[in-house]
Amino acid sequence: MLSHAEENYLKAIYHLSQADKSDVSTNAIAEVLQTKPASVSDMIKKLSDKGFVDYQKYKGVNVSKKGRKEALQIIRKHRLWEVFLVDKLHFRWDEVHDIAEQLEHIKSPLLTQKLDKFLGYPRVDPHGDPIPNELGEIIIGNKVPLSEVPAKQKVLVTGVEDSDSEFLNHLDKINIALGTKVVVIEKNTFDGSMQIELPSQEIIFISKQVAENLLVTE
Amino acid sequence: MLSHAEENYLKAIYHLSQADKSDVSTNAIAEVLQTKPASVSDMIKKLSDKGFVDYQKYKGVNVSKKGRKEALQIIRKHRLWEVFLVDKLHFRWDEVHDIAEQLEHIKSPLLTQKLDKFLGYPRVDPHGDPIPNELGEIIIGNKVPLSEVPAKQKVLVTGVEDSDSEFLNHLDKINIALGTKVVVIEKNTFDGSMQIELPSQEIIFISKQVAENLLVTE
DNA sequence: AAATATTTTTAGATTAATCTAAATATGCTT
DNA sequence: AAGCATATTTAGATTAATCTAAAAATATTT
Repeated sequence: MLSHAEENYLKAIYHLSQADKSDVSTNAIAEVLQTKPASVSDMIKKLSDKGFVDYQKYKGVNVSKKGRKEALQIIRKHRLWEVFLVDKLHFRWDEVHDIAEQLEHIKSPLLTQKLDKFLGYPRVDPHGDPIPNELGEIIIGNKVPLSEVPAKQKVLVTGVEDSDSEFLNHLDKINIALGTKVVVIEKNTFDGSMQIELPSQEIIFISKQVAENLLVTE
Repeated sequence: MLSHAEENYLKAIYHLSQADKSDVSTNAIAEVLQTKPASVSDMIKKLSDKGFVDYQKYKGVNVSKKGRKEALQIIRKHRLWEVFLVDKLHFRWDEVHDIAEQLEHIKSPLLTQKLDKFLGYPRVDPHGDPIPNELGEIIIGNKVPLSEVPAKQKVLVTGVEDSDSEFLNHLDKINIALGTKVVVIEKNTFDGSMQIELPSQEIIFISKQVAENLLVTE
């Protein structure tokens, strides 16, 4: 069984490897965990001995198959608890991270399972990030045009229908990129335009044309 | 801020002092925490230095005013989480202790407050034990005859109306004493008799006469 | 009250997680 | 490719929580 510290390192390594799409450096881990590179070296060695990460001295580290599964369980718990905090206890979505950091370490598979059920098997957390399933799989939902998304829903921008540069420039100008999470605030049926909220909290208007060309997930 | 280990010691000392109504011995603490007396001595010294317990070598230990307040906050969280696990996640009351032992260490006063509200400000946990309030006070509910308690409610036997020995003998025979927690299963309106469940899970019948003479709390 | 038994504390060691400082490896620059 | 800068690892120390074994205090028994 992993200690809290080991779990935190594993999660950090997983997240960094997702972001960089490559092996993770000691300094990067030290940075996100607010600790010293020397401590990171020690811990990596331990996680490597236990088979949770693949590691060669000076060459960086990454999660092993076993480590990824473990990391995704922790992330699953983190995101389920975030849903609980926001949906049931009415925290704001920007208040829940630190509490979920604590709750994610609670060890009881049955608890996780029952919590998932209680919450209605949510597929994304309040930040729009997907919740891995019990097997550690992240099911990426189908891409649909933003224009088909009902009001109040939070979605992740995952593609464009029509990728000509004029459209991409426009997205850039209004601060939307792949990976941006937006919330549909209002749909205007008469002209197909929408109001959406950006991660910056800013609410912007977008035309029917834009809404039909933006593909979003969940 | 107290570590998990310190919190567990403090809680154990509080519980033992409640049970014995006297100073708590090193061995007794070691027993309940499944640890060695030497470790207990070390920890007591630390808690004493921090002002959470009153301690004199070889003379036993007890929680200080500050320590009691802290212990009651931990107990409050433990019991609130037990209510959550049973009422919302549908755990059985005998399954929740180990999970609540983990959850009780989550640090966020706001979380505790919102959880309390979400659960409808329960006054007892699923075992019938009272939940301390935010100030660390245990409000003991009024004593009412068992006959007035609605079905499904779990109550604590805290007194008798009529204390003649024949009645007390009868209670003894049916395994009810002060401090016994019972659940009202069914009330029979036509003769005022009831079915109640004992901590042993056994369900027994009691007459109107018994139900009117048994005082219970919450 | 002296001897014995029990409880408690102390002394010294161990493990996990961290640190600082020093050594070593890698990478970048010219 | 040699030298310099940066990144990483190692060595040795520290703190928290635990342990075993021994010493000291308290309690019990005869």
